[in-house]
Amino acid sequence: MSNTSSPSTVSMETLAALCKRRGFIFQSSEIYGGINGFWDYGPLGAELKRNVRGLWWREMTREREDVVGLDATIIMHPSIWKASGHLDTFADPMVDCKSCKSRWRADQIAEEQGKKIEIEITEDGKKHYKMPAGVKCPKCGSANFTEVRPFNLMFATHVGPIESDDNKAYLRPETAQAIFVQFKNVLDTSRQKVPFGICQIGKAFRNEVTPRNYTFRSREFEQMELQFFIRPDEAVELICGHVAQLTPDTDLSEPHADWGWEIWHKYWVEKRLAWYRSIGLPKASLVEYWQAKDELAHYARACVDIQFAFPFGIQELEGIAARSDYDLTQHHIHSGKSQEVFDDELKAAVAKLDDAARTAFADKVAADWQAAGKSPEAAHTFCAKLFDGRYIPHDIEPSAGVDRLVLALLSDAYCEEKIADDKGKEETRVVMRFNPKVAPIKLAIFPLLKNRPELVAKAREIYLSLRSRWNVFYDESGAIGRRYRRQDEIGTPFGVTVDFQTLEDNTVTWRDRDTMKQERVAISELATRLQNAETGKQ
RNA sequence: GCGGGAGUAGCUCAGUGGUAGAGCGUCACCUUGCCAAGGUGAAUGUCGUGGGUUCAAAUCCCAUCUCCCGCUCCA
Repeated sequence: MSNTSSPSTVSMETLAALCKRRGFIFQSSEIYGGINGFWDYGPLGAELKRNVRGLWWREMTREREDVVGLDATIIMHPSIWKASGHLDTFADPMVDCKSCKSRWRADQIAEEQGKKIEIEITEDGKKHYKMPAGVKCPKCGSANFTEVRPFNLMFATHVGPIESDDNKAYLRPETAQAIFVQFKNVLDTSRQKVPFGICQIGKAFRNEVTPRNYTFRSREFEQMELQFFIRPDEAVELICGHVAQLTPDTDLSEPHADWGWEIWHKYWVEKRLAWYRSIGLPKASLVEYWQAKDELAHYARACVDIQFAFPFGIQELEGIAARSDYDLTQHHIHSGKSQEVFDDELKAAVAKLDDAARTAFADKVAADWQAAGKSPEAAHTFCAKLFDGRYIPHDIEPSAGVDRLVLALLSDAYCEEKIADDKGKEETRVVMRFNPKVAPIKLAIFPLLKNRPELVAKAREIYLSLRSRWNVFYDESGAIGRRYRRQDEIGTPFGVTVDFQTLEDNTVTWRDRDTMKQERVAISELATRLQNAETGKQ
């Protein structure tokens, strides 16, 4: 991963200090010395994070007819992790070179040197790895390794009162599998049909070797993800007679029936990028990174990382993977429960073909599959199912880290300005330039002076009239300028001040966080202004 | 987990064996007619934690936890 420095000037230390000082983020269990890789969100952080989740949920399901939500458990049947491959691939055997102190994946360096790592399974089912003789450290050439130790990234626990291997369970290392294993239930109950998606927001856990970069890599984190299920390209071809080709001119604004996985994937990449921009992340700080073929997971056809220029480097916010039918197929096989769907349109399209056309189609698919290194027999089985109107859907997965996005919003928002006061003395103004949509507090309401009961009463009245709809904040302590600055530092986009003129004509001064400009606004107009700020109209 | 650096008030830090400090912030009261004004007062630390050396430890020694940088991994 690149270490390109971000255009942002804020250091992680400065940002973390502000987050703690103002109550965005605290270290978990701090009074007991903290616990590595776990973070708590304070009052403002909790609001910020809720806003992010809310905006995502609204965009991904409420405002779409083809996506529904799910809220699944963190602990699930352990067989799920066997089927998904996490039990095997999440336990990396690691060694350290005692000579040069470098660390390696034992299986990888053994394989590179033409050897195979020895695995011994003990009676209690535990795996013991042994480095074969003759393997040398790729860095210094020494063969002086520590013992091979497995690092399983899944947190394990036991279900029920007795701890034994029979009731071992895991905290989910990703939310995706929960969606796959409920795919059929959702399909049967939601009156959706392919193509459609299931989205979920929830916690996931990884026992990371080294949590790092503030909240960026945590052991407990939250994901927002969509699994969008589509027809296999072969089914699209049978129904539409062709599969649309992705070109630079392809209109991605509305889905079309002739889209194959490639256009659907591109569609979601564009959708997600547009969403990040809509919540205030500038286009320039977002990077669309297309993984090279050799970086892809074995089941993935394509994967795009949406990256953000963090102060510590350009790092991933979201991955959008075309996962083929891999996951549902795994569960189809391991659970013994069919994950196939029946597609009326497909069945109707196939009914119009004669036997010769079907044979020709199946032969073409077999040839394509063979060219891609898959067996032609499997292709014929697949086509026989297709002709019956059945297939296992393919999947496009846009999967984002909530905590990472919150960190991106915080680091993007942070801004220090040099401004001169009326005496010409220069001072620094710290401003969190959150987009109003995500800002923890939308509006601060101040009486100009707190020792004038009539001003206080009016300001309280405005506060009480708005707070059921927006997170607004009332503050009467300190000089007015000081109160403005306090709000700047927590990113409140607007402030209104009740002064003596308010008592005469029901107007207040409306102060903009970014420009510091003030204008006279009727109290009756405040709700409209807040609503416009939230919908992006200004 | 390994190597390097660091932990003192909410924050930034001073304090190198002899009674725990500063600035900012926070809170209260006064003051204040629009951008961190001023005044008075207050709260907040068993100096990361545990042990040891010493008449005496924030300071020296050991262990441990946490944070930062690198290896590894990823949403």
